[in-house]
Amino acid sequence: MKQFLAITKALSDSNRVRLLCALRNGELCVCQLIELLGLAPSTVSKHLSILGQAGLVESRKEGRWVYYRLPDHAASATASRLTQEVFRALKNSATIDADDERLATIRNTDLEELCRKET
Amino acid sequence: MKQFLAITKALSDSNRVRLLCALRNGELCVCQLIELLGLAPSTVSKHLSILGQAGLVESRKEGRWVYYRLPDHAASATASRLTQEVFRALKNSATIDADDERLATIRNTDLEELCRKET
DNA sequence: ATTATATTTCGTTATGTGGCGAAATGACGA
DNA sequence: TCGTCATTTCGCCACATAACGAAATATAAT
Repeated sequence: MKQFLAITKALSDSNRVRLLCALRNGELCVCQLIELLGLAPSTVSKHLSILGQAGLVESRKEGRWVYYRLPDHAASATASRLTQEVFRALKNSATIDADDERLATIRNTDLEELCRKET
Repeated sequence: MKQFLAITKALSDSNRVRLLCALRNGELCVCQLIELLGLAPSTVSKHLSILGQAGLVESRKEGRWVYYRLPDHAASATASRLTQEVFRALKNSATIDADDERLATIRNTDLEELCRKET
């Protein structure tokens, strides 16, 4: 029950849902996710931490950057099933569509350049 | 997105999840749900209202009593799918098992008697 | 070594939410 | 009609949570 609530609580915030959806087409660097949401780095980091606690995302560190992704082989079957339901439910979401558009640009921008822009 | 969040928010509280699970074996009167959770009537009513807003439960009035149930023909496909995931995820939950035990008794108790006991 | 940079952690603040009791609502029974 | 009872609505309080900026951490570059 506790673990299940960690997942539903993680999914009950629009910014976290947007983060999850953003990752459905492959891993992204934190600075790319910051750019997407337009929130303070500390805020985005907290959201990612909550998603991680729930087992909805994983991360790997590469140099200065940290990349987040959906778990490869579902550590939690419940998490992975609910994640799929999120994607299905938001298939026609204007918010997610708009994010996908912006992500196309963000994915094509050099990380060095993207991070500099934030400052 | 807004409707989706209404559902995940509704599912992010343990008492509401317990209510939802309690209804998976058939409709129940509010006073039976109050007895199950052991919370104030106003609190339980609020929880049921939140579940209702999310489309996770429906209600019907019969005399003095109000009965809640899972929606018959899923008004919201997302709601009904997520509800099934809740049941699946909590198949081995100690909390829900205990509730089921208590519900067996509660369902066998006369409503008049049950309501009187609360006072 | 020192500086710069990406991310996280911490402390603070404003808002949201769960809980209760009291009052309002609506339906039954005398 | 009047009172009783089940449920809901309202107002309040305690606590959780999302947001930020500042400080801490860790890595790369000079």
